[in-house]
Amino acid sequence: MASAETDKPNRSDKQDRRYHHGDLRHAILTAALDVITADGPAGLSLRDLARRAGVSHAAPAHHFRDRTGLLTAIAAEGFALLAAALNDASDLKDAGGRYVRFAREHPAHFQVMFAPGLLRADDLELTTARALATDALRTSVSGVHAEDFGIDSRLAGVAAWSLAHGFATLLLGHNLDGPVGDRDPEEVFRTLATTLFRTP
Amino acid sequence: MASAETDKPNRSDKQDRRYHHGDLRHAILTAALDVITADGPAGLSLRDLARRAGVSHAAPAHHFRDRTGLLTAIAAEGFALLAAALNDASDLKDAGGRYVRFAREHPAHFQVMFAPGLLRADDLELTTARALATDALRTSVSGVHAEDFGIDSRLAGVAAWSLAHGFATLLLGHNLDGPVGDRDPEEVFRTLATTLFRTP
DNA sequence: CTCGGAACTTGACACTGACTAGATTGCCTG
DNA sequence: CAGGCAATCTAGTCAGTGTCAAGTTCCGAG
Repeated sequence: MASAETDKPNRSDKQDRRYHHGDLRHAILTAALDVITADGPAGLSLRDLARRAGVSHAAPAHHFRDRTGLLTAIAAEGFALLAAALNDASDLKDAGGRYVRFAREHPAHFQVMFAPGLLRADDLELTTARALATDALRTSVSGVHAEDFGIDSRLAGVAAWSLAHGFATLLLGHNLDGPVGDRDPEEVFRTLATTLFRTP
Repeated sequence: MASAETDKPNRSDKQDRRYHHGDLRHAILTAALDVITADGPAGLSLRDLARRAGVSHAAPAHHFRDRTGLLTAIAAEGFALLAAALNDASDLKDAGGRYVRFAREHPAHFQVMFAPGLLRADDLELTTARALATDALRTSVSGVHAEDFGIDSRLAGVAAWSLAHGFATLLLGHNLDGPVGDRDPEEVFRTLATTLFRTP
């Protein structure tokens, strides 16, 4: 009850609720990631995030226009993180391993990044971040000598991306719990990639 | 104004609105598939589906308990369709091709099937249908001589499933529009699968 | 014929996203 | 050291949604 020092007594039902949260944008982003990791993007509610941050229900809208805006920001951040993770990959299977690791370390980002229906497709920050990540992917693939496989290099890239993306997606959906068991998923993936992408 | 023959005048604001729709469950399912195909599962509203069927807002709940129930039913139907599509696949790359074709022909089902956060995981109909599809997948993979690749057959199955699933997912998300161009995606996939899964 | 249960309606409640106007704050300029 | 201004946050409102409980209509078995 006895509030020690009501520096500004606008409302102290939460311990130190100042008018300006300080870093609301960041607080909401991380809270959103928690919720998405637990319940998926469907369970996300701006009002709930506001409550968690101890802030009024309309406050989030000032940082992210809408729900779609919030998810778009998360996706953009995800693509930036992915690009960074892929940046200095040594070779193809290393890049794939990093892709899988990224999905495991940032499951919320990963889900949102590939849920186009939830995003504002024409958002500038999003499209540039995505382009950056795509570039990183492309350079990772450029090391593979596609002619060894009898297909052009773009198709080799599609194959590699499909393999990594499918593995990561199925993994996050707990569809590989049986086969992978308690081995390190990233290691399992490297084995697969090495086997499939060895030169004939 | 002059309603021709008010066979049962409960309400004739729609031409022939009878009290019993006749096949509401089916009508709602197909309408839901349309909506999901267009806007994704996020854009799905039970009330909207009810309106489309010309039925009161709470009617859908009688056939599918809730929104989750509806999506679960769609997922179960999807796994059954997938199992049927995979049933008489001749070999591995044929199965993969069928997997990709299934995703293209039933995009709504495919999306919902792999969105665990939206489904009732313990639903009986769903789990049995999924088991059926998993079996069909497993038998498709059993033809590959895994020892040729130096990995055990379960891992070969994981590799094949990952490749097909990743390709299908990226395709539906329009992430492969560039590389695939206007070629038949299914054919492109068969090329990839043949290349990666050839015996050394 | 009737009567029981299935199919659907009606009404209500709590919750959500979105929008608006206004209050508060802290910083930056002069 | 003011004082103003823009960013930040509050408060109130509206339409739309899922879900529940209680009615109404209809069909078909007995």
